[in-house]
Amino acid sequence: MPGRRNVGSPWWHGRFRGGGYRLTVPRQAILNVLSRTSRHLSAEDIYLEVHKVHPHVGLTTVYRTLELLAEMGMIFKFDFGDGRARYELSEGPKSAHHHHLICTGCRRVIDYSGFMDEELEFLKRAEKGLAKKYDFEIKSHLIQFYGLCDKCRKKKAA
Amino acid sequence: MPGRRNVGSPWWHGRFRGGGYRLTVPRQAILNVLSRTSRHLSAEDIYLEVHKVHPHVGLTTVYRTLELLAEMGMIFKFDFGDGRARYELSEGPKSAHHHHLICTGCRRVIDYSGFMDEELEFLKRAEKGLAKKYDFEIKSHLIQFYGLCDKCRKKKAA
DNA sequence: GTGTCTGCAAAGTCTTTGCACCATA
DNA sequence: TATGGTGCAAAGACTTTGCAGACAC
Repeated sequence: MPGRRNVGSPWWHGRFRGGGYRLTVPRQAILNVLSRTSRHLSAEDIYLEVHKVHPHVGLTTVYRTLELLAEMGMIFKFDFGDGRARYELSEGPKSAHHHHLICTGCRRVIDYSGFMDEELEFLKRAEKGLAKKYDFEIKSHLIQFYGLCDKCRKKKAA
Repeated sequence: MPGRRNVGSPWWHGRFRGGGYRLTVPRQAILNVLSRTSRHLSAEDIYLEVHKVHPHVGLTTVYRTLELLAEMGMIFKFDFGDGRARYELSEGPKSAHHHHLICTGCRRVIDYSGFMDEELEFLKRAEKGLAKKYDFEIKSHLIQFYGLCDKCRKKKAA
């Protein structure tokens, strides 16, 4: 039944037990917020959203949880150059593998997920080669493109 | 005469005049530091280095200059996840096109420049497709790999 | 019950801004 | 000399830490 989640027992429950971590109310709330959006939320964005339902949850807990989730590999942390970190769930229905296209003029961020065949081919070779050459175990990668969107290009030309 | 720079008139002199900028002592000093290293320097690293020769140059000027240089496209600004930005000259003899391999265990950063043929092919297609699909003018890209180096992998296993 | 987790407040770090003076072109 | 650049100090913004009380398992 695609599009419908098992509300009583989200897919992430098991992840915590395994690592000796506890699945608390704030952690569930934060994961819920992340799993329901496709935007690029900052820690404060998440805090404000969680705060609507759980006013007692503090910003500190949000930061601590995000750090934990990133360490567990459940979320990715991004830097789009505006001085605050952004977070995205690394898996789940809203999180199909994608990358970011960032406008250096207005800081708009576009998600894209095309060209994945070529990318996969390139990454597979690169990761294999890097692992061997530097004795590294590659866990993930980051690809971002920077440029000017149509509006900023026109603004600049004017 | 490779390896030897024209000290009296570095390659970047002309870049400033064109933009209406002035080539001042602090700016030259900062570019000199960047052009002589292959390390990933933070603003403070650069400040300390410049300070050895020009003790009157302040950290503020370093930040302002780095911002300008990044805007001019002469340097790249990186985030390796340790809370401070790192800077690298985008061109010049020490700056052959490369990417970074980051150990999430010890934060060590390795430069690599292999697999460039596959990469170029992938990037060419991606940039062309993205430009068309989103009406973006792609200026640059960022590729980073994350993983565990041999030492951190052994440490973790122990 | 025990070890983890949380909230609050305070501190820490990197980076930016205001302003008067200085220097390049 | 006119405009852009600089240094210092202070402020700003995001993130982390200390600690006592609370909670999941």
